[in-house]
Amino acid sequence: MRIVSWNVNSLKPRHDRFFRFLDRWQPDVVCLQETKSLVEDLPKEAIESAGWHLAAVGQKTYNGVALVSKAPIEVISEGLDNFEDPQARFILGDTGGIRIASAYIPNGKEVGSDKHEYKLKWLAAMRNHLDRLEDPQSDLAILGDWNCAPRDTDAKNIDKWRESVLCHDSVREAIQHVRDFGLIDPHESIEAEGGVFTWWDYRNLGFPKNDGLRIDHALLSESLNRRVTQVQVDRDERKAHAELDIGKPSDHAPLIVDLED
DNA sequence: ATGGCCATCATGGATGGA
Repeated sequence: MRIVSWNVNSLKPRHDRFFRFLDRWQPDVVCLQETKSLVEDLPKEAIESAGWHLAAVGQKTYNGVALVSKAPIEVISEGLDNFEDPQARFILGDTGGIRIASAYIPNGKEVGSDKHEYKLKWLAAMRNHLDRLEDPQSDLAILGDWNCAPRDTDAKNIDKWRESVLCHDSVREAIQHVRDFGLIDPHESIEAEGGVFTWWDYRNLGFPKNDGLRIDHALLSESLNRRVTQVQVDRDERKAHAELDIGKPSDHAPLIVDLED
């Protein structure tokens, strides 16, 4: 089983790349973030014609998450339990025999800002949601853009980011609290030394210099983590590929996790 | 060898992203 997390930075300008990705990788489930689209404006028919199902929450301009799966999807939660949130950042469903979420954790902008506070509250609400409604002994996966580089080696230039809201201790602790529910990041053992990134700034030659961060993670319950055979980052998808006429890349590359069936 | 912001809403330029 192949599951994917990809922040597309709006699906509309990524349309051709997204369908090319489905064709190239044949994923069982793709968790999309930042679709920046109302659900009714997503290319549902094209996704279904290609052989996948779609479940999504959305809004105009900002946020928006989706599950795209080879198997039918039963939606379990749209948003976090007991947390009033006008922003479309979480969808959880059952598909292909596992329970899987696509999550877009708030960026937080600046340490000490209102958005930083919202980020911490959002992560606390995710832990509450899991405590109330989910079972760490089940086959559970939460994939997404966590807007956090958990280890210093998850940034090319940690000195540049150490005090940022992506590396701040408060955020790392909030992420750890979610993990302490019983979720494991297989990428951290497979790439134990770090230096593997999923996001590169559009500015200042971020990608050519590999000046990146690892902020997209697949967190798995223990039973799913035991089945992991491979974790990959599709860096090719971050390239411009001007000759292919498929549009510009997202600033995030897809994260691909393979599980034994 | 990947290349010097991008997407949105709107039509100029602000806002958010990370």
